[in-house]
Amino acid sequence: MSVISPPASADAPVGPAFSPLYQQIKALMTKSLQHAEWRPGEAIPSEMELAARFKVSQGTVRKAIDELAAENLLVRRQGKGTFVATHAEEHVQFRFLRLMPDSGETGGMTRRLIDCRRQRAPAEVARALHLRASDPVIRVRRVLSFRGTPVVFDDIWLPSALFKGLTGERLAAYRGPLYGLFETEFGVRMIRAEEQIRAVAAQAASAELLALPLGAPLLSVERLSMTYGDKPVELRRGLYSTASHYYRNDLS
Amino acid sequence: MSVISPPASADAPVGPAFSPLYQQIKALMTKSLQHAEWRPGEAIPSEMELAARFKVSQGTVRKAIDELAAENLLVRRQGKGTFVATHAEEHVQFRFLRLMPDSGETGGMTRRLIDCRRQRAPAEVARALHLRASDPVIRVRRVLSFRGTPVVFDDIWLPSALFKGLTGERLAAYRGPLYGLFETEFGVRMIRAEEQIRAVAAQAASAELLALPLGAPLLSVERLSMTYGDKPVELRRGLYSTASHYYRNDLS
DNA sequence: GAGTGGTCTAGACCACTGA
DNA sequence: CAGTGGTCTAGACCACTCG
Repeated sequence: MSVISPPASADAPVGPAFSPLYQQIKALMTKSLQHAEWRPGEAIPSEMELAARFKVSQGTVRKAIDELAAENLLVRRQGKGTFVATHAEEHVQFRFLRLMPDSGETGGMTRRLIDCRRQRAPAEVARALHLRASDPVIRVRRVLSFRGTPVVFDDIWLPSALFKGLTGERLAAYRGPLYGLFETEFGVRMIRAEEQIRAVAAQAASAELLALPLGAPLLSVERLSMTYGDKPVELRRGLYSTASHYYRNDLS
Repeated sequence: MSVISPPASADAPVGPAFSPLYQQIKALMTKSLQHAEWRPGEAIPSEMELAARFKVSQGTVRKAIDELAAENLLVRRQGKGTFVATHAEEHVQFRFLRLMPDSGETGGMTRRLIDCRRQRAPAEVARALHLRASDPVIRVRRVLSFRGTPVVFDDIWLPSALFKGLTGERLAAYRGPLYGLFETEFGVRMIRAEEQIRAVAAQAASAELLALPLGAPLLSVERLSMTYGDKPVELRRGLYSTASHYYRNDLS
């Protein structure tokens, strides 16, 4: 493969208009992921095969895979192959939910579904999810408990168009991380997310669900999750009780 | 250079005992950084020079530099060279202080020093900083304001041994990020940090300093900062008012 | 042992910077 | 223009996994 030349447009000769080969390979591979040619959990072709397919050296394919692995889209396993990352296995609760118990003891998180209903998107939700105002959305509310004491109250908004057939029954029945269900049942894979964190006082509803006094300080975590192409596909507002847990963040 | 063989110890033959060449180069380069052979802001030797020094190919040096750059210890600039990262320049307020105004308008952060005193480390502080209980520490308190309204109340603990001669006057006089001063005046460079975030209610002192009512919800951000070798060198407890700001975090 | 990813080399050429 | 980092190649060999 040779580097694609910049478009021979006559009157717009500007722009960077140079992208290294491995970036082009990376883009092609991203498409294969996006179009589900390679599915979560499966192995992608070996580096040699890909090099042959793209008519490129192994080193160039490697560099493309390196970046995709750094973005958590692929996982390399020496001696076995390169695999499409999946939320279905990774019992790593702490990639997206960064709440840690003070005690350090992990595990023991249980879920309780409050409700799951269809409604029209409020203006703010529509804007965040790039929908038209009052487009149909699914709203899920639930409580996460750690060893019996409620810790998180989640209020989740999903575009109905992407999650057709999602019901409270299916949510209640599913074991494992929510993003695993989205991935296996609806083909929607969460790639990255942005969170905005604030401190707020518990209102009547949240205080009751979290078994806290009115006005107790809570962490408000607003998360916008994106799939391929930075397309927003979930808006979530979590209220975290930090009486015996903390939100952990590593700066580097 | 050849790969260092595992130690020929007779009775302890175990362990992974294999580290690729570029990792060994990386370790050597880290020492050069740590021992200030290469100083913040300066250029390190070119890849070719380093390859010659270490008797290794350019590609191997590159891979070592790649990792150091990914860890924000080095900064590559095509056509110019590779430079030691520095806090003194980077007016990137948002690598460590991840507070964003709702309005999106950046800049305009002003500092007010409350006090700077020497005292003995409380047990909790000593533990976090790997000091002996009641070792001498410097305690700095300050308020950050955005366009006139106070937003952050910081309570900072530093080991006296590392920051000899740090006074309120020098703090008040210094322009630029605190970590820039630590780096240029004391040779202590912050590499990474861990934060524990909680929601708390404003107490008398913090309420007054942040001009908020008693009991107002605040973000409590406890940060432990590390220098080379993951050695903790700063413990900081910040109280953030999130009335018109939010703590931003990217998950990926 | 065959197949995978991981390391290392040597050399060519390209893109960018600054004198 | 010379010097820097950035890309790409072709080939050799190593470490790991699994049948």
